[in-house]
Amino acid sequence: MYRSHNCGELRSTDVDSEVILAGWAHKTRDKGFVVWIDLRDRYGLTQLVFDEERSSKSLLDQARAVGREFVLQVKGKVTERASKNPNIPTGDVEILVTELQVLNEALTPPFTIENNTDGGEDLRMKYRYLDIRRDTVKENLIFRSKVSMEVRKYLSDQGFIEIETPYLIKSTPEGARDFVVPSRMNEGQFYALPQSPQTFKQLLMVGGMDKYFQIVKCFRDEDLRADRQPEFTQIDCEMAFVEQEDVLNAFEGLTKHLLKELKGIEYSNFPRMTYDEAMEKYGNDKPDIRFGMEFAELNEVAQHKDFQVFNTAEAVIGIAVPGGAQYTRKEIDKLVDWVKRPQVGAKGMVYVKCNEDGSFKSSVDKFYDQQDLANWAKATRAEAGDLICVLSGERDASRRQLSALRMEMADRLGLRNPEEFAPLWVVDFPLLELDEETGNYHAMHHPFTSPKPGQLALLETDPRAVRANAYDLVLNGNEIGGGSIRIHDKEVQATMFRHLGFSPEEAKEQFGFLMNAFEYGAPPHGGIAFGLDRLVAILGGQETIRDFIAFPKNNSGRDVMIDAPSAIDAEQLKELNLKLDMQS
RNA sequence: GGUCUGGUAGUUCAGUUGGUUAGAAUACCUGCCUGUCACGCAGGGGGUCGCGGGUUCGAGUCCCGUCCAGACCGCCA
Repeated sequence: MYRSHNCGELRSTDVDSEVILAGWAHKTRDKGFVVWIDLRDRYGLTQLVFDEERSSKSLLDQARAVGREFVLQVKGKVTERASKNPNIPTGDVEILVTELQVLNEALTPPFTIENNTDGGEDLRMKYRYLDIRRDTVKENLIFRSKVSMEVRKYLSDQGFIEIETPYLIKSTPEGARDFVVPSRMNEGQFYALPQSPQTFKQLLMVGGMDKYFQIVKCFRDEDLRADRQPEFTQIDCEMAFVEQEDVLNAFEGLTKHLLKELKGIEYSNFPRMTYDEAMEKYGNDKPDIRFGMEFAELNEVAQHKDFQVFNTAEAVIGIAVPGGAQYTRKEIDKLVDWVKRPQVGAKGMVYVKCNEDGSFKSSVDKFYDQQDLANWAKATRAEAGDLICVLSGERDASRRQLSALRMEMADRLGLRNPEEFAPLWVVDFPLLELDEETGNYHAMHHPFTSPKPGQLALLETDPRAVRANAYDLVLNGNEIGGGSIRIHDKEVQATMFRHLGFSPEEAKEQFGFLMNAFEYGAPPHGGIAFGLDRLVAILGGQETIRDFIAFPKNNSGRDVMIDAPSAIDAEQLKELNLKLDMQS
């Protein structure tokens, strides 16, 4: 037997018990006459004690030779501490060790195994197995497991069945880049790893499995971000014989269950907002509604004066930043520089200070009198002490820029409390999106998304105006889930493919299997997929998903621990009938 | 593909207008310490300043290139 107890469970009620513990030597404190070792495992810390009175000389020497992170097994007696430590659950007791065995020695770790480690990101990733010993990462992984378990519990109780779909599938040009896998048995041909199990879950609906879910890895070969990994996990769900309302209710239920079980927060109904409204009020299809600063379009009150910048702009949009009037000229100049950075891309910013005495001081006083500025204040709902920030130009671009400013100001003002949760359904997304480069339309969600009832004809005349039965669940400014009611009619699906620029032959070549299935009685169906990594990180109150993934990739898509990706040897290439062309 | 920031001791960082032998904290090693728990005290070892080139009497510091890391834009149906 390696252990009778774990390192987190012994209390003063266990005093005098003979126990066996095993774990890692977290820290040694050698006080001369007495040596303490904190023994650590997943469950906690327990203090081991060796002293000159009660321990043999050889045992004491043995204890002194223990280095950080040695793996130890000890036998001993639980004793009451002479001086207790109220900071840890096991702080009332310690183990008077009678036998110490070093199960394994360890090199000195390159960083400290503590909550506030001295290790940088890079190093922690290289030695991720040491990083995982730290409470913070460990707790995140345990939290993730709890979320997964609650998802399975809830959906299973609701009659959903978890079904695995294949990872080696067919590459399609729509959407993100595929990761591809060469097939040895099929010379010159490749599998693709799924970007999502989308078509398979639809085929499961045709197969009659009317409530499906799967916690599943998905793969996209695109550039990474703090909240984006090349392989990530989705909670993928699909239901048959449902309308949008049914899907929203079902998964609002799941989200409420998670918020209740994991955060102890009970929610009434989630608010809903159309895509158009979200863009108008927040310039963003995933607005963070934990705080205000809603947009106000100022065209009416700001145009037709002598300020040409505004007069020639498609849109003039402002927000009121709470308490911003006290910013100095220098601070505001820095803000203007911030919005002019290439990442934001505004050409400039007009501001209005709403002074406490009711007067206004703006950067465009030359063109606007106090009454004009009062109108701006009214439109943006600015109060005395606020700073109105106004951007102008092409409408979509201005909205995007002002949205970035809104988020930045909220961050600076501390309005994004990670322990506050503001869910929001965004509905009625556009069906299609224009690709600026090619001039082609592509599906905003995916090509299987159905248009709103009665809008099919509009597809011919004004494709951009068509709205879809598509919805996102937004939490604190993050898209945590998205889905749609799918097309189940083969004629409609064929029309969609045509508008997406697929010839009938191409559509058949790439999605023939789905079109065929639709010939055999496809039920009306729809679903949703949640990004588990992101959901877990947000529920855990953090922005970056990497510490909720046991072995994440770095910014360049590399696993620095195992050093992947890597070259493969000539023999493997030959077997796969592949030749590398590294010229370019 | 692009923008920005960074790379100096095992680690996290400081390093002034270019100027003597590159510092701090922590970790590590040695010794001391009668109750520690961020233990304390004394001492010690530890540096290709990412790499390559250039400017200069002299480069951690300035310039060019390059690699690596991070954040973001593009991209992510």
